[in-house]
Amino acid sequence: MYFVNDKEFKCSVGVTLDIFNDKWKLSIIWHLLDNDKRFKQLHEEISEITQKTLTVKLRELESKNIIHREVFPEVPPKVVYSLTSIGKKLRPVLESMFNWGIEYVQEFGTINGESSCEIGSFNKE
Amino acid sequence: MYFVNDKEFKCSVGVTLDIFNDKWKLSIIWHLLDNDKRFKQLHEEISEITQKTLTVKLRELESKNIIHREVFPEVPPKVVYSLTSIGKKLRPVLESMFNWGIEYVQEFGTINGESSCEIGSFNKE
DNA sequence: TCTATTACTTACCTAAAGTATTGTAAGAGA
DNA sequence: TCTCTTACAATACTTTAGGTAAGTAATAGA
Repeated sequence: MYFVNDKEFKCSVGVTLDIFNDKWKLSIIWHLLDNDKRFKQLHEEISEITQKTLTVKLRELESKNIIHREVFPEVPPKVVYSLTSIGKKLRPVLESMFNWGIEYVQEFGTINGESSCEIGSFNKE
Repeated sequence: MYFVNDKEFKCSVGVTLDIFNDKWKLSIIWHLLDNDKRFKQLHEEISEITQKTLTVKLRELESKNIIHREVFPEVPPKVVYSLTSIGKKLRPVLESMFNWGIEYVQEFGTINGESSCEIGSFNKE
């Protein structure tokens, strides 16, 4: 039996699924894998997310120790988000999702030209 | 660029995240990894999900060719759900989530006795 | 003075998910 | 004959996650 913040889990996969039980958190992690990013960069790269939801989700990830938030006291404001050490360990999760996506498209979708992304290659730890 | 059912994706990870963008689908996959299951079994094992939501999510997964639904014309009724070949290929995704969960608990949670689950060992393909 | 910049906050609204209850077929047992 | 069972489907209602749109602070530059 596992306990995380008063919640009880029979299985470690439940711990992970409970954290990433929403629409956006894993996308945010994916975009932080290759580089630390400012709020605006993340918002541009994950263009479909709204500002409000991005703010909420970043705070949730911070409170769960998965990302780190650094504020630079400048004007205009500058806030940089980065993965913590446990956050960086999510790389295999995203990598396997990346690979599965390719297989799924090969069977049920179509590919048109080059894909404009790759598995981030920095911060490998 | 990838296309799946009229949707456009820059990256294969987006394809995966778009399918599993809710609270329950990956849990269902997890419980189907070791064995095919009947509706009632799934409902008992994923006890927090409601009947209605389980029905809806199973239909969504079926329509995306990730699970297969087989109806046996018996009384009382019997319906068995199983992973398709692309569904079975989600194993590495769940395995990496399983492993990450253990690491997360080691850092930010507590472990009490034995965990009552393990990575399913059947149907490996 | 006016506009641009960044990282938010606030108020309101909509859609997805959850709760609760009822209905169905068809055989088994009382 | 009547009730119980399984595996759902269907309906109505409530809750919550996420979306829309506007506002704010503080400074730099035109």
